[in-house]
Amino acid sequence: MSVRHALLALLSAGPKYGFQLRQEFEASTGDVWPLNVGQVYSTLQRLEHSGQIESDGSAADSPQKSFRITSEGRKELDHWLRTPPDMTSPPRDELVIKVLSAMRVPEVDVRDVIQVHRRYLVELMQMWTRLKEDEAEFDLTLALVVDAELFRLDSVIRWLDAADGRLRRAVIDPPIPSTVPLLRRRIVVRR
Amino acid sequence: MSVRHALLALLSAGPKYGFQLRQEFEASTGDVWPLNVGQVYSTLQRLEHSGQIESDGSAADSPQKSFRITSEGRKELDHWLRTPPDMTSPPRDELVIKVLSAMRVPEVDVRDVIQVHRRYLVELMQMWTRLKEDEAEFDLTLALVVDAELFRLDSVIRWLDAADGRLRRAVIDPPIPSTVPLLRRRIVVRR
DNA sequence: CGACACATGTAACACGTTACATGATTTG
DNA sequence: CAAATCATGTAACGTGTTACATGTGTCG
Repeated sequence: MSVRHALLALLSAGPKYGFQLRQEFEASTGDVWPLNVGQVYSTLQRLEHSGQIESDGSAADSPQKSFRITSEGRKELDHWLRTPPDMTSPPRDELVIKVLSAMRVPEVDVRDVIQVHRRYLVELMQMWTRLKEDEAEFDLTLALVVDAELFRLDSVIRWLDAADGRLRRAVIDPPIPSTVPLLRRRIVVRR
Repeated sequence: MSVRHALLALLSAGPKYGFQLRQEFEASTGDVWPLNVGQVYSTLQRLEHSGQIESDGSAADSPQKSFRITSEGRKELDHWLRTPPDMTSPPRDELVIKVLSAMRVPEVDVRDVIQVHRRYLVELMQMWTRLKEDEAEFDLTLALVVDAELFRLDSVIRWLDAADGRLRRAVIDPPIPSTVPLLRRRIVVRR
């Protein structure tokens, strides 16, 4: 969903064409997030189909086919920017699932899994830190993107440490029987 | 990719059938992440097709169709658990894209966007904290999942604050011209 | 009987990825 | 001229979502 709206945002500054949108998207995210051109074109199709952009017919002879944002599109963009998405049921986190899965597979040691991933994450943090020092000095956009990644990686590492602690403390946790009693109590986060 | 492997992990403890896998998946993630049954069946199809599980033919008359993990499947599971995924180009973060987009849309105030989302995130953190106090006391699995979410939300809030600070400091940042010079320097994180 | 939980599946759609095909224009 | 860049698209595949169709079993 983010590419779709990011393209709308770029188009809100004036008509653009596909190739240009890809370039500006990448530039506007500090060249950290590559964007496949193909996806730009298919996303533009979907945006046109839903009436949020329209083809800028003026360029009949030019090689570029540019699009203009509609008032529908502006409305949608404004709503996206001002409204937090529903996050009451958080996205499934691959690493969390991995650790929880590892807990239930006797052949592997969960704490090993945690440590392998922790080492990799620390390495990544060092790389991003280096990049920040080298290149994000005067590039606000890049600085923001790198900040986000550093904060994120840090939180993952801190979670791994907390998980390791919990697992260390719960040395003799009763192995969960596979035929678990199925009285479902669904956890729902209430506002 | 995580559902696929989580199912493999569940099957590594013995043959299971679709409905049961859904139940155990949800139970094994503290009932925080609901899993659509339909996805279980299609994922099982794909797993069977790639030879990582096989149908447990014994149940010809029973209403359940159970599957058994193959040695191929065990190999894949083991690899997944022990190998960190490539994260040198991080996943596109919707909120980061939103803030970067808002910076370029004159009709909206980026700092407003930041504050609206910040408030929502704080509210979410309170909900998860409440849940943790109420229910995660003796449920290790739930505690791990809630921890992960709390660390994550905290890092996002801290990023928003950092971003707000950067934007406050960069009061007179030259507005990026849409016809930006296209000397592409692609940022690649090197190990 | 009727509602609900159990159980399996399919279809349609959105988004993302990689790869391929096809040309025009620019530049060494 | 050849290679790179610009420019537009399509196809195939993987994953995820929601919704629909179909049937059995159980229990009040």
